Formats: sequence, structure tokens, C-alpha cells
Amino acid sequence: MSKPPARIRLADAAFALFDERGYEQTTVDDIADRAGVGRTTFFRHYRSKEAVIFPDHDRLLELIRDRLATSSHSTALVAVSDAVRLVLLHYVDEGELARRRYALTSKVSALRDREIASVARYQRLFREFIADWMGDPTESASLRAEIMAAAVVAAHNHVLRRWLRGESPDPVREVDEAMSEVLALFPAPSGHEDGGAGGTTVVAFRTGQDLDALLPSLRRLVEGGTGAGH
Amino acid sequence: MSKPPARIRLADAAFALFDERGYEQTTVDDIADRAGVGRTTFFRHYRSKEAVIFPDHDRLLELIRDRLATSSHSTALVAVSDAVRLVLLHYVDEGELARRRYALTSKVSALRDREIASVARYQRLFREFIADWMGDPTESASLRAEIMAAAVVAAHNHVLRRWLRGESPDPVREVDEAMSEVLALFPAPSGHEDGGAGGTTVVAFRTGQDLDALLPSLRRLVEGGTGAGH
DNA sequence: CCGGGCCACGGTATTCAGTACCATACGCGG
DNA sequence: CCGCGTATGGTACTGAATACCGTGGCCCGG
Repeated sequence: MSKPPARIRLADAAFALFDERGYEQTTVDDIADRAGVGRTTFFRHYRSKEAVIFPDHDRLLELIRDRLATSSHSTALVAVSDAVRLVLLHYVDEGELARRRYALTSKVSALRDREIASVARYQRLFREFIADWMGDPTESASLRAEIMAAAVVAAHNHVLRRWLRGESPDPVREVDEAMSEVLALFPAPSGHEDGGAGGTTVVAFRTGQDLDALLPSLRRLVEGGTGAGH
Repeated sequence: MSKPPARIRLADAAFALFDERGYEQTTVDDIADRAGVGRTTFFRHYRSKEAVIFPDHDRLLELIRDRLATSSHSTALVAVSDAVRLVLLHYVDEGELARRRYALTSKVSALRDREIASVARYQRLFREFIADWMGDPTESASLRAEIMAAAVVAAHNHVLRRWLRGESPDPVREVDEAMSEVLALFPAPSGHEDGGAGGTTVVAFRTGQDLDALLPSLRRLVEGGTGAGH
């Protein structure tokens, strides 16, 4: 009844107006007016007109960074898969909101460009992480890290966009399969190979994640025979 | 003695001022003033303040499109390599100008974002081309096309940035090697395999390019045994 | 009940990018 | 000399983004 906080009202008003009149045809004043706040308040909550569409990219970056940080050499690829799944789940959780955003970014090139720039920041995180993981400071390893990061992000985006278009009933399964396919492209680095052929490697570790969220990775590691080997 | 055309004077003035005061600290008026023209003239030659740094991305896009268009199914991967080399050569030909631009994009996030958006457009071209080439309309092929395009572009960017930083004495060789590495990651699609084992496939075609520019691709096709096979 | 600090908010003014419109000068063929 | 196209300059306007200031609520110790 009363009112949700200004931040929410502003976002609601923005999406509504963008739907009605289009992005360029909507001024920040319009948004502030409909939200019942002053123009100043808008910019207090969102750095720019575009930012109202992409509220929490920074938080998402932190999420990825954290997930990657909690990994050892042998669990690096699992961490990558997990981080990718994390991002996907974030959007899936947004539900209809993510789809409205997608509709906007599909039409307005300024927004599409901004989205792409954000994705590039994810990619950078992955690139740096993978390069560290490889250890090898040679130019060839650096190139491979870059390619691998690009492939990882491309796979994620592909599945995400499919879900956004309503073409994917089970995006989590799809992204796990896609990641499996991507990681299979790249042979494992120097790493100490565990034992010989056959058998199962058990890795014990502690994480803040739900077991459910981890299961797909575990299953893939055990069944797929991939994740490290070729 | 007289004066170079306004377009050039504007670009010179812009780069000079960006070096002196920085990008944000330079207004379009400043640039126009130093170039000795009116503010209107600036916007007649460049759509925006950022565009003065990236004059010919559209032309570059056309270049890629054209090169990809002049290819058959069996020469598709050569076309991709060529197109990538084309882009790299474009920047290398710019020489110091490209390096000044790189210095700017490294410091100013707005410019970096725009650069990234441009690269995404190249990537899209490659993605569509590769998807067409694969023919296969299944979701799995579509994913692979996306990953492949991302890998191709990542390889290019990697080499380009190395050259921009002065770390690559022979970027063309490097990019050819990088492309070779990338394409080797992906098994060939359905395509009709030519003959059996051994032998050499000769493909005759006509192109507007210098033979020198094509040689590396040819050599790779003959020697590497890759470009299609695994 | 009362100051005092904190904080969210609103309003005003300013800068600057980008667009629209109009006026002018130059070159060139009729 | 006239007509025409083109490059240019100037002026004015919209709108995003920033800076600054004032104000009203709200909590808290007195």
C-alpha cells in the first residue's frame, strides 16, 4: 500500500516508460516524475540513465571473483563452471525482469553496447584467473588463456540468450553441457596427473554454496571423464 | 603549406588535446577551435566526440564482410584467417596512430567500452559466417559457431594488443600462428573430405589481395595439415 | 522537551554532447 | 550574371550529468 523504496519505484517507472515510449523517448525527468521523486534522487540511486537497467553488474562481478578465489589448482575448472552457472542463475532468478531488459538491449544499441562492455569485464576476470591457473607465463599460454576465457563467456552468453528468448526450458543443464564442451576443447595444463587410468578422484573442500548448486559439476567430473582430461 | 582538409586537422587537434589534457578535460569546442573550424563542422565529419578516435570501424566491417563473402565452403577457414589478418594489417598500417589510440582506450573507460562494442560487431560477423558455413542448424552447431567466433576474435585481439604494446616484432606471423592454433581446436564439420590420406589439395580462386598476404594461409594449409582436419 | 548531527531528498544552476535550423561563402557551369 | 550544390559557421535547443545548497525528517543523548 504505502510505497516501496525510491530505488525500486524508479526502476519500475523506468521499465514502464521504456516499454511505453521507448528508451530514447524517455527522459530522466519523466522517470523521476512517475516515481514521484526529484531528478536529483534518480541520479543518487543510479549513476546514469542506462544504469537503471543494469543495476548490479558490480555485485555480479564480485560474485564471480569470490567464487574463483575459493579454488585450488585442481578445482580451477570446476570453479570456472560454477562461476558461469552462478551468473546464469542470477539472470534466471530475475525472471521476467531479465527478459524485459533483453528486449530493451535488443532494440537500443546504446544499451546493447553497455551490456557488451559488462560482459567484457566478466571475460577479463576469467582470463586473468585462467592465466594464473596455467602458471606458465609464456606468450603461448597467455594466448590460450585468452581464447579459453572467450570461449567460456561465449558459451555462457549463448545459453543465456537462448533462455532469454524462451528457447531453453532447462538453462542450467544446457550451460553445464556447454561448459563441458568448451573445457573439452582445451587439454589440461602441466598439472600433476592423479594416479593412472580408471578410478575416481575424490576432492574434499568446503564452500558456501548449496550442494544442489554443486551437483552438476560433480556429476560431470565423475561421469564425463572431462573437466581436465581429453 | 596551406592546410590539410578539415577532417584531418580535426583528428590531429583531437589527439593532441587528448594527450595534453586528457579526454574528459577536452571539449568538442576545444578541438574545433584548435582545428580552426566551427563546432558544427566537427560533427559534420565525426558523429561524436568518441568517433574522432575510431574513424573507420564501418569500413573495416565492410572489409571483413567482403572477404568472407568471397569464399566457398572449402575455403571458409582460409577466409576467416584472411579476414582476421586484414583487420590486423589495418591497425599495423596505422602505425603510431593505432598506438596512441590504444593509450587512450587504456586510460578512458568510455573509449574502452566503445572499442569493445566495435569488436563485438566483428565477432558477430564471424559468428554468422561460421554458422552458415557449418550449415547444421542444430543448437549444438550454433553453440560451436559462437565459441569458434569468440576464439577467433580473442586470438586476433591478443596478437593485436601485443603489437600495440610493442611486444610483437612480427604480428602477422603471430596472428597466423594463433589462428592456426585456434582452428586446430575445432574439428571440421560434415564437409566432403577431399580424396583420402596424403596428397595435396589445390584450390584455384581469384582475389583482390596481394599474393604476399595470402601466402601464410596457403603455407599453413599445405604444411600444417590443419585448417580443416584434426 | 530540546538541540545537534546525520541522511535522504528536492531545487537550481552549470557544463557539455548532440541535433536542428538557417545563413553565408565558394566554386562552377550555363 | 544567375542558379545550384556543397562546405561551412552561428545560434538555439534538448537532455544527460554534475555541483551545490537548503530543508525536513529522525534518532539520540541530554
